[in-house]
Amino acid sequence: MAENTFHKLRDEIENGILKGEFEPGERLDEVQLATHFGVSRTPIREALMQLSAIGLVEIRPRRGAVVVDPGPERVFEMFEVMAELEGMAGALAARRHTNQDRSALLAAHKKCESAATSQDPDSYYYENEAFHLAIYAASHSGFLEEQCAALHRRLRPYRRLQLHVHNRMKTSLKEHGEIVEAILAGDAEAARSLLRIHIAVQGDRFSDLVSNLGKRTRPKSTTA
Amino acid sequence: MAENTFHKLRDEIENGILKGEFEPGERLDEVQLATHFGVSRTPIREALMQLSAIGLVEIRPRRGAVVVDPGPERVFEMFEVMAELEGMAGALAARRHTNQDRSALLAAHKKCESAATSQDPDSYYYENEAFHLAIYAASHSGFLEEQCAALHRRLRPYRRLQLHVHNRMKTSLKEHGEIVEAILAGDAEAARSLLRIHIAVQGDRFSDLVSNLGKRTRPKSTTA
DNA sequence: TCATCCTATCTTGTATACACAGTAGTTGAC
DNA sequence: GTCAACTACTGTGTATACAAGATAGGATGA
Repeated sequence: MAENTFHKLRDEIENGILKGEFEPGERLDEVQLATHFGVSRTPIREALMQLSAIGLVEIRPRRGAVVVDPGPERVFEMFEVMAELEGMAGALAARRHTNQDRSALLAAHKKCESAATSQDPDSYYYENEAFHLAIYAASHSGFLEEQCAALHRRLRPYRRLQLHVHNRMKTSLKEHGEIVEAILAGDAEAARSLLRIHIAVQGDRFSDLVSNLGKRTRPKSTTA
Repeated sequence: MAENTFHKLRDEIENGILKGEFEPGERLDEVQLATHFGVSRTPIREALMQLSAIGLVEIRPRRGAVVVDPGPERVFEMFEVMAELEGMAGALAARRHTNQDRSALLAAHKKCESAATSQDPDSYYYENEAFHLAIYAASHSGFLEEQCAALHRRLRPYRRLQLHVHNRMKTSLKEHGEIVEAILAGDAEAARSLLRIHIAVQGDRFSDLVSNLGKRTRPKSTTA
C-alpha cells in the first residue's frame, strides 16, 4: 500500500466520473478540486494527467480538463472490442484453467445466482463483475487480464444501466451458466462465441443502451 | 498545434524508451531529465505520470520512475492480444471499407512492395506500419483504431527486431497481399484469420523473438 | 440597438522552494 | 573481519508563487 496522494486522487476522481458525479463534458476546475480534497493543485494535476492518458478526461491546452463524453457510437465500439477481448479470455480460459480457477469460477457463478434469485440488481452488478474478473484471471495472460479489467471498469456505468432493463439479470445468469460449462469442458470456441454474444450490444439491447445513455445525464439535482 | 511542454516531453521520453535510449529497468531521474530538456521538474513529472498510466513506466512511491521491463512472456501476451485485435479490425474492414479505404490499402501495400524489393528493412518497417494503420482506419471503429494503434506503437521495438530475421520481409509482404485480397473481397473471416496468423508469434518466430529480446539490452557502453 | 474592441479577471502552465523518506557510506562494536 | 546502526546526502512529493493566455463583461462607435 503506502500510496501517494495523487494515486488516491486519481482513483477518487475516476470513481467520481464513473459514478456520474462528474457529468460528461463537465469542466474539472483544478482549484475547485484542490480545495475540495484539501490539497494543492500539484497532485490534482498529476491525477488528471493520468486520467487523460487512459482517455477518461481530455486536456485542452490552456483550457483545462473536461470529462470525455464518448457518445453512443463510441460506447458501442467499446462494447464491440470488449466482446472480442472477453471472447479471447474465455477461449484461453477454456484451455488453460486450473483447478483453482475452476473453483473460483463456480463460486463466482453461485454468488451471481444468489443475487439474481434475491432480485437485487446492485448485488448482481457486483457479483457479475467478480465473475468476469475470474474469467480474465483463468486466461492466464497477465496482459489480457489487465486490458480486460481496464475496459470492463470503463464500461461500468453503461453496464449498470443495462441491468435495470427488464429480465436482463435472468438472461445474463443463464448465459453465465453456459459460459462456465463451456470453459470447464475445455471448449474454447464455444466459450469464445458465448462470451461474445453475452457482451455484445445487439438488436434490442442497442436501442436500450442508447435510450439509457440519455437518462445518464441527470436533472442536476443529485450533484451535491 | 500549440501543444504544451509536457505533451512534447511525454512523446520525447516515450520515443526514448521505445527506441531503446532508456533501457528496461533503468531509473528515470527527474532532475536529470529536467536539466537535459532544459525545463523544471514539474512538466517532467506530468509526462511521467502519463507514461505510467499507459504502462510504459512504473512509479514506485518515494523511489522514482523506472522503465517497465515486460519480459518475454508479457511481450508474447501482448502480441497475442494484438493478433486478436488486428483480426477484428481486418474483419470489420472487410465488411465496412469504402472506396477511399480501398485506395489507401492498395497504395500502402504497393509502398511495402517497393521497400521489400529494394531490400530496405528500415523503409519496410515504416511502410508496414502505414499499412497496418490503414487497416485500422478501414475498420471504421474509432475506438478499435485507437486501441490497435496504441498497442502497435508499444510493440514497435520488438517488431523492428523481428524484421531483421532472415526472409521475414518477404514472407510478411506475401501475407499482406493475401490480407488485402481478403479485405477487398469482403471476406471477413478470411481477413481475420490471415491477420491473426500474420501477427501471432508462433513456432520459430517465438524463439527468434526471445533470442532478440536478449540482444535488446545492449552492453552498457552507450549509456552516456 | 447591435457589434466590435479593449480591459480586467480568472485559470492554466511552469518554476521554485521546502519537507520527508530512502539510500548509501562510514564508524563502531562484537 | 564482518555485521549493524547511525548519519549525511540525494531525490521524490507537495505546496506556493509567478507568468501568460483565455474568457467574459463593459464601453464605445456605427
